[in-house]
Amino acid sequence: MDVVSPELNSLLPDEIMDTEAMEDMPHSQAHALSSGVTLAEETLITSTPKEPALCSSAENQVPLSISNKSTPLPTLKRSLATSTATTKTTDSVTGTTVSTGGMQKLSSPFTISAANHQIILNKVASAQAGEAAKSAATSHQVIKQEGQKLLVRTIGKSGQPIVLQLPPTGSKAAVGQTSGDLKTQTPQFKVVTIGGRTELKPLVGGTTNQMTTLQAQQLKTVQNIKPVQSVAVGGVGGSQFKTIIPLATQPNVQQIQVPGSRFHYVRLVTATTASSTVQPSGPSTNSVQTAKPMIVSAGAVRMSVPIVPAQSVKQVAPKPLTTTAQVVSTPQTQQRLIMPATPLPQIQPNFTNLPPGTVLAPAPGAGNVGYAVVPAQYVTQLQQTPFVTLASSSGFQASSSIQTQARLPLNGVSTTESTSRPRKPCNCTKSQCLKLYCDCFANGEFCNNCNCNNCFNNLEHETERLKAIKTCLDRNPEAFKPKIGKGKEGESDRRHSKGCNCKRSGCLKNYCECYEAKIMCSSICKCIGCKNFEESPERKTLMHLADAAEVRVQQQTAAKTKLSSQISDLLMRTTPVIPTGGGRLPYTFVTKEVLEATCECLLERAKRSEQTHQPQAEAERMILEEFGHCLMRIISSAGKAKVDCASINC
DNA sequence: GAGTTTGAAACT
DNA sequence: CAGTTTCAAACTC
Repeated sequence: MDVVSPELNSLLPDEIMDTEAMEDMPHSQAHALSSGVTLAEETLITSTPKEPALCSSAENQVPLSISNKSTPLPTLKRSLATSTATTKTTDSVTGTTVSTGGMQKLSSPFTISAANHQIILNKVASAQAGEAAKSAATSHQVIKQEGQKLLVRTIGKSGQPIVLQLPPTGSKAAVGQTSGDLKTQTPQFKVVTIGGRTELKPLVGGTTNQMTTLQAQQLKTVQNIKPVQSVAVGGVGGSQFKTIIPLATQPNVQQIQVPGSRFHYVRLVTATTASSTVQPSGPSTNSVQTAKPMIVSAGAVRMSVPIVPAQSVKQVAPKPLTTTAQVVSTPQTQQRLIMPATPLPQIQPNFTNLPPGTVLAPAPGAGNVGYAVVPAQYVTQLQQTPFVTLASSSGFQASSSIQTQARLPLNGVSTTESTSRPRKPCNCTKSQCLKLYCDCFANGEFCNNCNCNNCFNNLEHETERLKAIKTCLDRNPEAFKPKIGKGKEGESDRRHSKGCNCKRSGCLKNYCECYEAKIMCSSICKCIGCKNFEESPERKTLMHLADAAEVRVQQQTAAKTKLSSQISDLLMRTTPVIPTGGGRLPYTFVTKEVLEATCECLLERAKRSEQTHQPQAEAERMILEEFGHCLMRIISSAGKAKVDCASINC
């Protein structure tokens, strides 16, 4: 089973799983989060090549070691890290490493038992585990699948079980005690919440399968929103972080809003549906079938919830039988764990410094690809143009249903303000649009309708683009962060994060990044001869001139529009009388050109009045007089035309 | 539109 | 980190 390109995985932004904000969260809150965490349809997990995840048959367990790096684990993940080694079955195998996509790894080997429907998450030592180890002795995580339910039970502080709803397995793994549950299929959750609080916490403890009324309603609500998938990423409790993602559509495109980032992410996941790929037991017979979706309630393992059509398995680049990827899935569900067959990347960029769109789509020659992360702007582009590259190279289809969303405030600046402006096309010729010289690239955008030559800033050159992003980040981890941020605490003004270095422009031309951003230079600027400060007379003059020019343009535009509207309205309502014939003129004589010419005349008259400093009353009189002349000419022309027309019997 | 100026980014 | 080169945008004519 093809899964996630490791290189691409490695570039996934931390924000997707950034739960630092949750680190300080009370345990109970963390629990609330955990209960809402992922599990939706699929949970994406990648594995290292050396220790492949083992295919889980009905009788076998799949031990998975989730390694944890220094990044604090979020909620569930964190709790996983604190769990003690647990062995639930005798035939468990250990040692398989499953990383969570490069950016976050859990160090908790856990065992998945399809036979008894348990996933046992074992703790391994990790950097963070030290502190957690104190409570480890009393805490462990068991993800237990009871028929349709996947129970994540935390035995520790709260002891609250977390039930992750899963569809019935349908396989022979169904044990007696859960057979009843199988008949009453519970719906799948489609709400994925990572980092955000969710009230969706249907607790179905091991001793009770009852849900409160509220929980039932919540669950129902979730069912009702099935057509879309709501993904909350990062942050705590903000619905602002939610993204509505169309579900069950062909494109397999998920849009993810990363808080604090200007980027929207679209994750494209190619995976198999359970029904088409499930291998209840026995050896695999072909490469495609080898990839077995496996339901793993990985919780916060990764904010990757593939939405996969049934046919997509055929579109995935098949892996040979020797592949290490193992995807096991229960039937009749789209929930699965997707583990990569490819090695995890060695590079671990700082994901807090988000690259300008990390595309994990199968770029030509890029090898296995599981999903794509693209900048928000490209989401919009996707709406407008066919997703040709993806569609052609991976079988993905263009999505016309991807929803853009309101953007989050960025550094105190309305993103609407900062991003809604029409982007200027770049004109790069030598940089291939893969260096920060290119505004598109620097802004995390794909080139679109640009005038650049030899452009690599597109999905077709994703490999190169990713490399360039990494290079930039290596050079400057903050390369893709906005340059205009907020000033020091207490300062309301924005300021350039690095300051400018102007020498000749006096910081009063657009060469200066501060001036261009309409902010004043600050103490961190190294400019020479700066005139871009509050009291600068040159700056004030410039500002006044600019303001005056802008006002004039606005006034002229408004006046033109108003006049045009009034004339149009007047001419439409009053059907002029033809002086010669007495008949009525058809409206067709009042063409757009006639209207525009009339407006021009009136504006010219107004301008002349202004130049000669005439009083307003006089100016108005002149304009009205001009308007009368215009009308007369129109009527005259119309009458003449009608006579001419009649004479030729038209 | 061509040529020049400018300063950020990239390179050494 | 400093000096130099490269680059593309801003600007001028």
